[in-house]
Amino acid sequence: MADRDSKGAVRTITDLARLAGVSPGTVSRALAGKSLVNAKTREKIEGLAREHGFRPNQMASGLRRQKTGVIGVVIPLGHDTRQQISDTFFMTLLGFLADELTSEGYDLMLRRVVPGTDPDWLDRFIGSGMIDGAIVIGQSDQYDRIEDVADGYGPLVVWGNHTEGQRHCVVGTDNRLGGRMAAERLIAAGARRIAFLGDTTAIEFAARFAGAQDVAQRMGADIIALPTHLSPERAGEEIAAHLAAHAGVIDGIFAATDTLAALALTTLRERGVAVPDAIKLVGFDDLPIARQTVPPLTTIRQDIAAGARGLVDLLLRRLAGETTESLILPPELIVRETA
Amino acid sequence: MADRDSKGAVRTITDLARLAGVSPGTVSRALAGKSLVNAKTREKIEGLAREHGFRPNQMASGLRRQKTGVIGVVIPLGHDTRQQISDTFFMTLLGFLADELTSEGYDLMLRRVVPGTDPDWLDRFIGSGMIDGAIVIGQSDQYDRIEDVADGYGPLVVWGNHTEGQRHCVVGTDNRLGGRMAAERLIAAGARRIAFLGDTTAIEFAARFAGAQDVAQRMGADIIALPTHLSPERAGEEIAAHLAAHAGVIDGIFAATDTLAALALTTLRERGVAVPDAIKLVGFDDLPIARQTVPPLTTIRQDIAAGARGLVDLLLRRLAGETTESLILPPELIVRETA
DNA sequence: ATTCCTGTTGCAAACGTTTGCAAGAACGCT
DNA sequence: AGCGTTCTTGCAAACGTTTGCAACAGGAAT
Repeated sequence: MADRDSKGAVRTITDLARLAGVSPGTVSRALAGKSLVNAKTREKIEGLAREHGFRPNQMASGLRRQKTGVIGVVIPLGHDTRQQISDTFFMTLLGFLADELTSEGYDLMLRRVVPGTDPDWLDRFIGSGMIDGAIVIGQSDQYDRIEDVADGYGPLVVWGNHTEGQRHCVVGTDNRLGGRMAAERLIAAGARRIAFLGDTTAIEFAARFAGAQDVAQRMGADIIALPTHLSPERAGEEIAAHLAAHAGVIDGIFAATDTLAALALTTLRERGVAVPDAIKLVGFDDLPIARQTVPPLTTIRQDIAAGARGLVDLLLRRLAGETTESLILPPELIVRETA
Repeated sequence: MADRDSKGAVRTITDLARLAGVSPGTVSRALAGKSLVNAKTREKIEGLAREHGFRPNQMASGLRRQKTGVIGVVIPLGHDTRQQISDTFFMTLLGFLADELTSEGYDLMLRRVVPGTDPDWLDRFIGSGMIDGAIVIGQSDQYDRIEDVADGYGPLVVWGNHTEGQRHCVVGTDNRLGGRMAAERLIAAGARRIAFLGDTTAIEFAARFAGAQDVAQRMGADIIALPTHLSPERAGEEIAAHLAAHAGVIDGIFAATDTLAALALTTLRERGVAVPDAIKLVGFDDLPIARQTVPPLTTIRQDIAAGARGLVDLLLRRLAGETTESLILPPELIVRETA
């Protein structure tokens, strides 16, 4: 139907106007569904448009209207360059974001940046003129830079951790509370010497650790942080080394992520350590994998779908000129069999 | 540094030109690194640009140059509307694609479409003028439509299955061969009555099943297809039902996906069926989860990173005007402990 | 001094839409 | 017939870049 072959391909609104015997302006109005165009002309134009498979050029439209209908989504790869972008959690969030944005009529432009090599990443993206607003997935170690930019640019929402008095609008789980819940569970299950697996230079993880510390201190338990990268390749070895080094002394593990928890679980099995009998284990996220490990993971659930909805909702409101508060989602303890 | 505050914000190339005391054209040439501009003028312009945090508007540039620097990535959600976009395999592929495209200087525009409700999805995306080329992730049940479009549009590459005489350029694993390898392994391990778990209306899965059939027939084993959706929620029940219905008669399972295999594994455990003693199991993909199940999955590996590289490489060549052949990647049998 | 380069610059016309403004048409009213 | 409405439409100026063409300057060669 869309005649790619016939002599005069209809590429522009002007072509279509000539065909319909009207002016480009009228075609534009007809296609945009404005009320100021006669019903019959509109029908004719729409018919021709359909017949020739015509689609208005979004670049031109964007330029003229000074809005693009595109939302930028950035994943800053702060510490763990290689991993993050295929991290299950972020990817799932991205999937939900795509759904939400699509159903609001926006397109999604995905950009992966390495802040180390490009300190200007956020300004560059925002200033490109290609996007109406931006969502940053994960603060990584770029908290300060985001703060800087947020002052001068409205339509920006960030997934991550909320800190007292911060200026950028964030959506995220209450990580500190989540950390508390994890530690409480571990201690209730009998653990007294707890290890935290994760990279505490990432602000979200630091908050989870801090929460666990709160509780440990209050309940008279020990807790130490064992720095662990996120990417399975590196994490595997690191966890093995940690567990070997602390064999026998640890009786509880709080993993910053279900992925790490699952890794710890297999490592423990290899070492012949019984979970939860010898060591209790709690993860974080409640990814699908949490249900599939043996035994299934006790974990702290983040509501990813709600997070995506919140991000998009807040961004749209900011796009409309509102000023919005951050949105902190409650974590939820999911008790399965590892603690 | 980027003076958002000072009276005259520098938003356009014309602003910058006025500041530098030259014409907009010269600024454009300077910033584009063309050779026809005097070294001193260039320096001055670049300095001012940096100082004011100026970035040329990509919409305008795109409109004028008739190219956008953006590659569209579409995921058609054919059968299993809800799932696919958070499917681990696709998401991982997407991650690698983002990496590859970024390092080639392209941006990535992600679009999720439901072909059922929008039969025009591919034309619409391509015709939008927003993208220089498109990558389709997964043929889903849209094979014919893709074929139609591919005739008239060059810069299009698809991830999926290759069929004899097809007209669109595809990158993908040799699914049929993968299916053969899986069946061979199952039969070598002693299985004779094999069940295939997956949705054979999806062309990739159909090919995997066909490969397995080839081998089963040749080696005198039985194989039946048990239709199973991809999304864990639905698949869980379906698998449970399948296994209950065929209890005792099946001694081998070929799962179309590691996710399904993992699900089958937990279901089998719940039913008290020993793997691999009573039932052999082979998955497909070699996702991270394959390593983490108990026992770890024997599976057919797809090289996702190579796939992404291939997709981008071919697309770039087509963008440059070459005509390219499809790229079929070899699957690899990874023997672990389930078969 | 004239001519012919070469290297830099400015001018202005695109790219394909959208939209304020004004003009025209059609109609009803007095 | 004249006037005022209400709908439709066309005109042309934007939006911010890029780029072919022409112009100009400063030398070098004659």
